[in-house]
Amino acid sequence: MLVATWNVNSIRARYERLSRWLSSHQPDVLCLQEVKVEEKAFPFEAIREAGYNVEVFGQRTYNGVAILAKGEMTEVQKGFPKDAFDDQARFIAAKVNGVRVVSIYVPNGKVVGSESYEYKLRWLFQLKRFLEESEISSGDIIVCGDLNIAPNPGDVARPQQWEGSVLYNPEMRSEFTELLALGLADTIGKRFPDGGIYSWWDYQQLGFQLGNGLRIDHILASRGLAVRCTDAGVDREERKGKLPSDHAPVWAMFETT
DNA sequence: ATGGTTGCTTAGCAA
Repeated sequence: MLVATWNVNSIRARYERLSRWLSSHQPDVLCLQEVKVEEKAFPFEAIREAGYNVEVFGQRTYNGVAILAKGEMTEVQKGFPKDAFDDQARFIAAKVNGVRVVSIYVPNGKVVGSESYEYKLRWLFQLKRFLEESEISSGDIIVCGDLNIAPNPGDVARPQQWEGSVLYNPEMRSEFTELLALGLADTIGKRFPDGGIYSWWDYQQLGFQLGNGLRIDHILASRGLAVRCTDAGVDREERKGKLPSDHAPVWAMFETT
Protein backbone atom coordinates (compact mmCIF):
# COMPACT_ATOMS: atom_id res chain seq x y z
CA MET A 1 0.00 0.00 0.00
CA LEU A 2 1.47 3.30 -1.11
CA VAL A 3 0.46 6.21 1.14
CA ALA A 4 1.38 9.80 0.30
CA THR A 5 0.76 13.28 1.62
CA TRP A 6 1.07 16.57 -0.22
CA ASN A 7 0.39 20.17 0.71
CA VAL A 8 -0.67 21.32 -2.76
CA ASN A 9 -1.17 25.00 -1.87
CA SER A 10 -4.49 25.26 -3.77
CA ILE A 11 -5.88 22.24 -5.58
CA ARG A 12 -7.18 24.46 -8.37
CA ALA A 13 -3.76 26.01 -9.03
CA ARG A 14 -2.11 22.57 -8.76
CA TYR A 15 -4.69 20.44 -10.49
CA GLU A 16 -2.61 19.50 -13.54
CA ARG A 17 0.39 18.56 -11.40
CA LEU A 18 -1.83 16.58 -9.05
CA SER A 19 -3.45 14.73 -11.91
CA ARG A 20 -0.08 13.83 -13.43
CA TRP A 21 1.28 12.72 -10.07
CA LEU A 22 -1.70 10.47 -9.41
CA SER A 23 -1.41 8.74 -12.76
CA SER A 24 2.38 8.33 -12.63
CA HIS A 25 2.64 7.18 -8.99
CA GLN A 26 -0.72 5.50 -8.40
CA PRO A 27 -0.80 5.95 -4.61
CA ASP A 28 -3.44 3.90 -2.80
CA VAL A 29 -4.01 6.82 -0.44
CA LEU A 30 -3.14 10.49 -0.94
CA CYS A 31 -3.70 13.01 1.83
CA LEU A 32 -3.94 16.63 0.71
CA GLN A 33 -3.57 19.88 2.61
CA GLU A 34 -4.27 23.50 1.72
CA VAL A 35 -6.77 22.65 -1.00
CA LYS A 36 -8.07 26.19 -0.41
CA VAL A 37 -11.52 25.56 -1.76
CA GLU A 38 -15.01 24.89 -0.50
CA GLU A 39 -16.49 21.47 -1.11
CA LYS A 40 -18.95 22.84 -3.67
CA ALA A 41 -16.04 23.99 -5.89
CA PHE A 42 -13.83 20.93 -5.34
CA PRO A 43 -12.93 19.00 -8.54
CA PHE A 44 -14.69 15.80 -7.44
CA GLU A 45 -15.55 14.55 -10.91
CA ALA A 46 -12.03 14.74 -12.32
CA ILE A 47 -10.55 12.93 -9.33
CA ARG A 48 -13.18 10.21 -9.45
CA GLU A 49 -12.46 9.76 -13.14
CA ALA A 50 -8.79 9.27 -12.20
CA GLY A 51 -9.93 6.28 -10.13
CA TYR A 52 -10.12 7.75 -6.62
CA ASN A 53 -12.72 8.13 -3.96
CA VAL A 54 -12.55 11.53 -2.28
CA GLU A 55 -13.43 12.93 1.12
CA VAL A 56 -12.99 16.67 1.61
CA PHE A 57 -13.16 19.08 4.51
CA GLY A 58 -13.04 22.28 2.49
CA GLN A 59 -12.68 25.96 3.28
CA ARG A 60 -12.67 29.10 1.17
CA THR A 61 -9.28 30.78 0.57
CA TYR A 62 -7.38 29.09 3.41
CA ASN A 63 -6.69 25.59 4.70
CA GLY A 64 -8.85 22.71 3.52
CA VAL A 65 -7.84 19.02 3.75
CA ALA A 66 -8.79 15.92 1.81
CA ILE A 67 -8.18 12.20 1.47
CA LEU A 68 -8.06 10.46 -1.90
CA ALA A 69 -8.18 6.68 -1.88
CA LYS A 70 -8.58 3.86 -4.36
CA GLY A 71 -10.44 1.88 -1.73
CA GLU A 72 -13.71 2.69 -0.05
CA MET A 73 -13.64 5.18 2.82
CA THR A 74 -15.80 4.79 5.90
CA GLU A 75 -16.11 6.46 9.32
CA VAL A 76 -15.27 9.87 7.87
CA GLN A 77 -14.58 12.55 10.47
CA LYS A 78 -14.17 16.24 9.61
CA GLY A 79 -12.62 18.31 12.38
CA PHE A 80 -11.90 17.22 15.93
CA PRO A 81 -14.81 15.63 17.74
CA LYS A 82 -16.92 18.09 19.76
CA ASP A 83 -14.67 20.74 18.43
CA ALA A 84 -15.67 24.03 19.97
CA PHE A 85 -12.66 26.21 19.30
CA ASP A 86 -11.74 25.42 15.73
CA ASP A 87 -13.56 26.85 12.74
CA GLN A 88 -10.67 26.09 10.39
CA ALA A 89 -10.65 23.06 8.08
CA ARG A 90 -7.45 21.34 9.13
CA PHE A 91 -8.40 17.78 10.06
CA ILE A 92 -10.04 14.92 8.22
CA ALA A 93 -9.94 11.21 8.96
CA ALA A 94 -11.36 8.11 7.32
CA LYS A 95 -10.95 4.35 7.44
CA VAL A 96 -9.43 2.81 4.30
CA ASN A 97 -8.42 -0.84 3.87
CA GLY A 98 -8.72 -1.32 7.63
CA VAL A 99 -6.37 1.60 8.37
CA ARG A 100 -7.46 4.83 10.07
CA VAL A 101 -6.02 7.56 7.83
CA VAL A 102 -5.70 11.11 9.17
CA SER A 103 -4.89 14.10 6.96
CA ILE A 104 -3.89 17.21 8.90
CA TYR A 105 -2.71 20.74 8.30
CA VAL A 106 -1.21 21.97 11.56
CA PRO A 107 -1.29 25.78 11.95
CA ASN A 108 1.97 27.47 10.96
CA GLY A 109 2.09 29.78 13.99
CA LYS A 110 3.67 32.82 12.30
CA VAL A 111 5.99 33.88 15.13
CA VAL A 112 6.76 32.29 18.52
CA GLY A 113 4.64 33.99 21.17
CA SER A 114 2.04 35.32 18.71
CA GLU A 115 -1.68 34.63 18.90
CA SER A 116 -1.19 32.30 15.91
CA TYR A 117 1.47 30.37 17.79
CA GLU A 118 -0.83 29.97 20.77
CA TYR A 119 -3.44 28.63 18.37
CA LYS A 120 -0.86 26.18 16.98
CA LEU A 121 -0.20 24.90 20.52
CA ARG A 122 -3.92 24.57 21.26
CA TRP A 123 -4.42 22.75 17.98
CA LEU A 124 -1.59 20.31 18.73
CA PHE A 125 -3.16 19.69 22.15
CA GLN A 126 -6.42 18.74 20.41
CA LEU A 127 -4.49 16.45 18.06
CA LYS A 128 -2.81 14.66 20.97
CA ARG A 129 -6.16 14.28 22.69
CA PHE A 130 -7.65 12.79 19.52
CA LEU A 131 -4.74 10.35 19.23
CA GLU A 132 -5.00 9.35 22.88
CA GLU A 133 -8.65 8.53 22.36
CA SER A 134 -7.88 6.61 19.15
CA GLU A 135 -6.38 3.64 21.02
CA ILE A 136 -3.43 3.56 18.67
CA SER A 137 -2.13 0.26 20.05
CA SER A 138 -5.31 -1.58 19.13
CA GLY A 139 -5.37 -0.82 15.40
CA ASP A 140 -3.49 0.56 12.41
CA ILE A 141 -3.48 4.34 12.17
CA ILE A 142 -1.50 6.66 9.95
CA VAL A 143 -1.19 10.40 10.52
CA CYS A 144 -0.21 12.30 7.39
CA GLY A 145 0.22 15.94 6.66
CA ASP A 146 1.88 19.29 6.99
CA LEU A 147 2.79 19.34 10.68
CA ASN A 148 4.73 22.60 10.37
CA ILE A 149 7.40 21.06 12.63
CA ALA A 150 10.93 20.04 11.68
CA PRO A 151 11.75 17.46 14.38
CA ASN A 152 15.54 17.10 14.14
CA PRO A 153 18.58 19.21 13.23
CA GLY A 154 19.08 16.97 10.20
CA ASP A 155 15.63 17.98 8.97
CA VAL A 156 16.71 21.59 8.48
CA ALA A 157 19.26 22.50 5.81
CA ARG A 158 20.33 25.58 7.79
CA PRO A 159 19.46 24.86 11.42
CA GLN A 160 21.19 27.95 12.77
CA GLN A 161 19.05 30.18 10.57
CA TRP A 162 15.80 28.42 11.53
CA GLU A 163 16.39 27.81 15.25
CA GLY A 164 13.75 29.67 17.22
CA SER A 165 11.30 29.88 14.32
CA VAL A 166 7.77 28.47 14.64
CA LEU A 167 8.84 25.46 12.54
CA TYR A 168 12.00 24.62 14.46
CA ASN A 169 12.35 25.34 18.17
CA PRO A 170 12.66 23.26 21.37
CA GLU A 171 8.95 23.46 22.15
CA MET A 172 7.97 22.19 18.70
CA ARG A 173 10.58 19.42 18.83
CA SER A 174 9.07 18.39 22.14
CA GLU A 175 5.57 18.42 20.61
CA PHE A 176 6.78 16.07 17.89
CA THR A 177 8.37 13.76 20.47
CA GLU A 178 5.07 13.70 22.36
CA LEU A 179 3.22 12.68 19.21
CA LEU A 180 5.61 9.76 18.68
CA ALA A 181 5.30 8.80 22.35
CA LEU A 182 1.60 8.19 21.75
CA GLY A 183 2.59 5.15 19.68
CA LEU A 184 3.61 6.51 16.29
CA ALA A 185 6.75 6.13 14.21
CA ASP A 186 8.26 8.71 11.87
CA THR A 187 8.51 6.67 8.67
CA ILE A 188 10.61 9.14 6.66
CA GLY A 189 12.84 9.90 9.64
CA LYS A 190 13.53 6.19 10.17
CA ARG A 191 14.29 5.68 6.51
CA PHE A 192 16.77 8.59 6.50
CA PRO A 193 18.38 8.66 9.96
CA ASP A 194 21.10 11.03 8.79
CA GLY A 195 18.57 13.66 7.67
CA GLY A 196 19.16 15.86 4.66
CA ILE A 197 15.66 15.12 3.32
CA TYR A 198 13.33 18.09 3.02
CA SER A 199 9.68 18.51 2.03
CA TRP A 200 9.18 22.30 2.00
CA TRP A 201 11.13 25.20 0.62
CA ASP A 202 9.98 28.79 1.18
CA TYR A 203 8.85 30.66 -1.94
CA GLN A 204 9.83 34.02 -0.49
CA GLN A 205 13.41 33.22 0.38
CA LEU A 206 13.85 31.25 -2.84
CA GLY A 207 14.40 28.28 -0.58
CA PHE A 208 14.49 25.63 -3.28
CA GLN A 209 16.92 27.53 -5.49
CA LEU A 210 19.19 28.12 -2.48
CA GLY A 211 18.91 24.61 -1.05
CA ASN A 212 17.24 25.95 2.08
CA GLY A 213 14.68 23.24 2.88
CA LEU A 214 12.96 21.77 5.93
CA ARG A 215 11.22 18.46 6.54
CA ILE A 216 7.87 19.54 7.98
CA ASP A 217 5.53 17.13 6.15
CA HIS A 218 5.28 13.74 7.78
CA ILE A 219 3.84 10.25 7.62
CA LEU A 220 3.51 8.90 11.16
CA ALA A 221 2.44 5.28 11.41
CA SER A 222 1.35 3.20 14.38
CA ARG A 223 4.06 0.72 15.41
CA GLY A 224 2.40 -2.35 13.91
CA LEU A 225 2.06 -0.57 10.60
CA ALA A 226 5.51 1.02 10.78
CA VAL A 227 7.26 -2.37 10.91
CA ARG A 228 5.62 -3.14 7.56
CA CYS A 229 7.03 0.06 6.00
CA THR A 230 9.37 -1.11 3.23
CA ASP A 231 10.42 2.27 1.87
CA ALA A 232 9.67 5.98 2.21
CA GLY A 233 10.78 9.26 0.70
CA VAL A 234 10.08 12.69 -0.69
CA ASP A 235 9.40 13.34 -4.38
CA ARG A 236 11.75 16.31 -4.67
CA GLU A 237 11.29 16.38 -8.46
CA GLU A 238 7.77 17.70 -7.91
CA ARG A 239 9.17 20.91 -6.40
CA LYS A 240 10.95 21.68 -9.71
CA GLY A 241 9.61 23.31 -12.87
CA LYS A 242 6.92 25.89 -13.45
CA LEU A 243 4.57 26.86 -10.62
CA PRO A 244 5.20 24.08 -8.12
CA SER A 245 3.63 23.94 -4.68
CA ASP A 246 6.06 25.07 -2.00
CA HIS A 247 5.78 21.50 -0.64
CA ALA A 248 6.84 18.24 -2.31
CA PRO A 249 4.84 15.00 -1.96
CA VAL A 250 5.98 12.70 0.84
CA TRP A 251 5.31 8.95 0.56
CA ALA A 252 5.66 5.66 2.41
CA MET A 253 5.19 2.12 1.11
CA PHE A 254 3.70 -0.56 3.35
CA GLU A 255 3.65 -4.30 2.88
CA THR A 256 0.07 -5.43 2.64
CA THR A 257 -0.87 -8.36 4.83
C1' DA B 1 21.34 42.02 0.29
C1' DT B 2 16.81 42.33 6.38
C1' DG B 3 15.04 41.36 0.00
C1' DG B 4 12.83 37.70 -2.64
C1' DT B 5 7.14 34.48 -4.24
C1' DT B 6 2.70 32.52 -4.64
C1' DG B 7 -2.49 32.07 -4.14
C1' DC B 8 -6.88 33.86 -3.28
C1' DT B 9 -9.39 37.67 -4.01
C1' DT B 10 -9.37 41.88 -5.46
C1' DA B 11 -5.66 45.20 -1.34
C1' DG B 12 -4.57 42.52 2.13
C1' DC B 13 -3.64 38.27 4.39
C1' DA B 14 -1.32 33.89 4.91
C1' DA B 15 2.49 31.04 4.13
